[in-house]
Amino acid sequence: MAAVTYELIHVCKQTGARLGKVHTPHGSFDTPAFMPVGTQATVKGMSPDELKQVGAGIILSNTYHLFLRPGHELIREAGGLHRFMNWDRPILTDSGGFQVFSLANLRDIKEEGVTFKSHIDGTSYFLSPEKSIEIQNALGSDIIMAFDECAPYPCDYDYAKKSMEMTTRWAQRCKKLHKNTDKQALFGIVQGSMYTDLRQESARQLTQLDFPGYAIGGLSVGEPGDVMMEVLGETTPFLPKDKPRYLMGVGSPDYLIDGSIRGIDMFDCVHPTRIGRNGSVFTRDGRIIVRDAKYAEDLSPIDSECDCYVCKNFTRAYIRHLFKAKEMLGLRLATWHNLRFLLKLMEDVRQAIRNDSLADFRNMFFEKYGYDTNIK
RNA sequence: GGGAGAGUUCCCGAGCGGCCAAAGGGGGCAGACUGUAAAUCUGUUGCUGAUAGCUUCGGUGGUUCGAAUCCACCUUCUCCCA
Repeated sequence: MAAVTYELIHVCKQTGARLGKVHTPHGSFDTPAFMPVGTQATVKGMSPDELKQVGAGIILSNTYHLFLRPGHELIREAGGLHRFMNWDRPILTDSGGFQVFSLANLRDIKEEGVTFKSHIDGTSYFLSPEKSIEIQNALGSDIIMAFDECAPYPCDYDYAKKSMEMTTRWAQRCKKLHKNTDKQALFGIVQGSMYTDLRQESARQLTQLDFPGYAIGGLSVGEPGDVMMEVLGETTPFLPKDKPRYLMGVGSPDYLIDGSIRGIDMFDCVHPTRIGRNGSVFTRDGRIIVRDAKYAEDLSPIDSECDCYVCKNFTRAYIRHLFKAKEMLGLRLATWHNLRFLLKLMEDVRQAIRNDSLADFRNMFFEKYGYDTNIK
């Protein structure tokens, strides 16, 4: 029995977006889904109970970071990542592939694997497809990711092609080593930079390897939004319809909606938590920087239409005060609201798919938020 | 009463004749953030009709082509001796 299965419930007649459910050993979650990121076995600033309160159905964590600290063996001894961090819903772990990109100045890529210099103390560590799977097996996450190379942007065709082909070979090696497929599902990752033919070839090669789910990586790495959406639109049709599709690293409201329209089922992003910690919050009328002086005496909630704990109990003036005073509750409240905002957005997206009205919803949301509805 | 030292732009604090509207912090203001090296980073912070001009470095008056920087007096504060 496969660890993870995808149940397609409905396809939006207006847009083609998919309403579904992903079933895992730790329960199911509705898709399209947004997954909060908890790199170091914690979504920064949020307790597990609070994450449930905002409606998180699955969260992310990170192989590379947990490998460095506290070490996957400790987490294995603790009974796995779920027990270690006291989160009983699904967890997806990224393979460390993104760190190949984000720690570009601290690593060295070879066919065999990648040597990293720890950002903590400079020690050299080697991460390979096999090592990444070994670590993720120890962590016990429900969905584990193949170790890939997330190429930078811009990237010339030649490099993108070689990188994509190596990512496929790495995916093969991951698959070969990963045994407990009834407890953990291994997803492959489509690469190919912004080149449609490479993306399609990558999708074809990975589909042949028959993974229980497919991710699209290497997007949202600095390219213009319309380029990303174009690449996405030309990639998802080449992925199996009976498996979940995961767009990695994407999480602004417009991309969540437009990604759903292009057939994406899962998203993750540090955006809501990071901008929250840095003083920005989502509202249905657009993003605001709540620490700005103009909110000093604003006694209204962050978003008067929001149903979250923060908006029901605190004002912009108070949250701004917390930021100015460097009080940690400020970061928490902003993070809390931002997560609820995106998770509620996904609830609305799913409802709109069910009603075959996602295009209408998109127009309404974009207009109010201040996005250009004519784009795409 | 005698002696020593110090007063710098919102604050602290560098500067000790021209390259000074004045380092560096802090604070303020604004912006960025998209599989987290991020409670981080960047810009800005005397005034204006602004590739230039004007007014600032306790006060007043000098020296000098030129002073936050040198001199005189005044003033406030700190420390030491009585």
